[in-house]
Amino acid sequence: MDKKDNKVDDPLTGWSSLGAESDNVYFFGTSNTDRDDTSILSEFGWNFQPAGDRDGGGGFDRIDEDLAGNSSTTTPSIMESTSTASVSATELTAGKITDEPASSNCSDDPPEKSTASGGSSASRPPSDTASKVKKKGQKRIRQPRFAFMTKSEVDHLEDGYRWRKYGQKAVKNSPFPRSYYRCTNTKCTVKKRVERSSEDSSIVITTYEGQHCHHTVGFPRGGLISHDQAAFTSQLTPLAASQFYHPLGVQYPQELVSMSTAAPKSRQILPGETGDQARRLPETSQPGTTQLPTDEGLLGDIVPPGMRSR
DNA sequence: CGACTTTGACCTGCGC
DNA sequence: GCGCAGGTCAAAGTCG
Repeated sequence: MDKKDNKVDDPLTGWSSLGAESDNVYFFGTSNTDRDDTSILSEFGWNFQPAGDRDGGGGFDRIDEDLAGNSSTTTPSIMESTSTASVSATELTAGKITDEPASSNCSDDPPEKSTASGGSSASRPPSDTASKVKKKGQKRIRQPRFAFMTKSEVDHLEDGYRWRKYGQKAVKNSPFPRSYYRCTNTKCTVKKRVERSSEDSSIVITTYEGQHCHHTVGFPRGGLISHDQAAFTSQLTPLAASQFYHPLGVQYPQELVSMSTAAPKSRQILPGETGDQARRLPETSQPGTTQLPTDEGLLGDIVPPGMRSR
């Protein structure tokens, strides 16, 4: 179906398409010279500042170099993957972030409860139906979203937060299903989608919607974070930093392929796939498995600024 | 028993 | 209006 493949940028959702046919792909550049990266990241409450803006040097470039050097054996593959993945165009546009305030999602009245598009109304209380009618005509308000691609063998990556899977759907034109997760914090409405690239199964596309209004839960399994550590990582380039965590508080030691304020919108359905049944594909879900084959001892103490406490 | 995953069903949005 | 695809719900099942 090409209905949404050509969708470029939803003015309401701020959602850009990463469809293979779309050139309007807004990924964070992997170059630390791309100043717009910081603009976008700052929109999510993340501050990547050039070395010169920070006291002490340390800097942006140097850290980047160091990290690049540490992962020199894998970095080249990252770039190759970037070019071969669906992200052929890596234009960076700060303005592609949704207009919705990137404020806390914490609320006693989570938006998705009243504006949820899905669900079987037949099995819902009348009040829910009533609210749905009330909401009719209103566009669904989307939370700020942030997508990035990571090279990883595991689908669900450890990010310090606890997630509850609430759905899974087969993705059009992709052999891999898309999983939907919601933060287990009752007042946190952050969601994330996890799927694998149909073009490169080693690439995991993770999309976050909203921002956490709470701290990580025992991340990294009880670890604390110091301001120095946060400051350190906050100086990393998007690429380098992403090897630890992403702007919304996600830790990703895996190789980051690219980051974006958008995520795949739709894809071609596979031959023989129709309806909900076809959209569901068997997946090797890993219940409760969010562990990463990485050195958590090193990465574990890093938490994004503003999300640390404990 | 609580937390979490699985999965069928259903709703909404969008393009035609 | 129709059909498709994305997204979500919630009952049932699983696990520790």
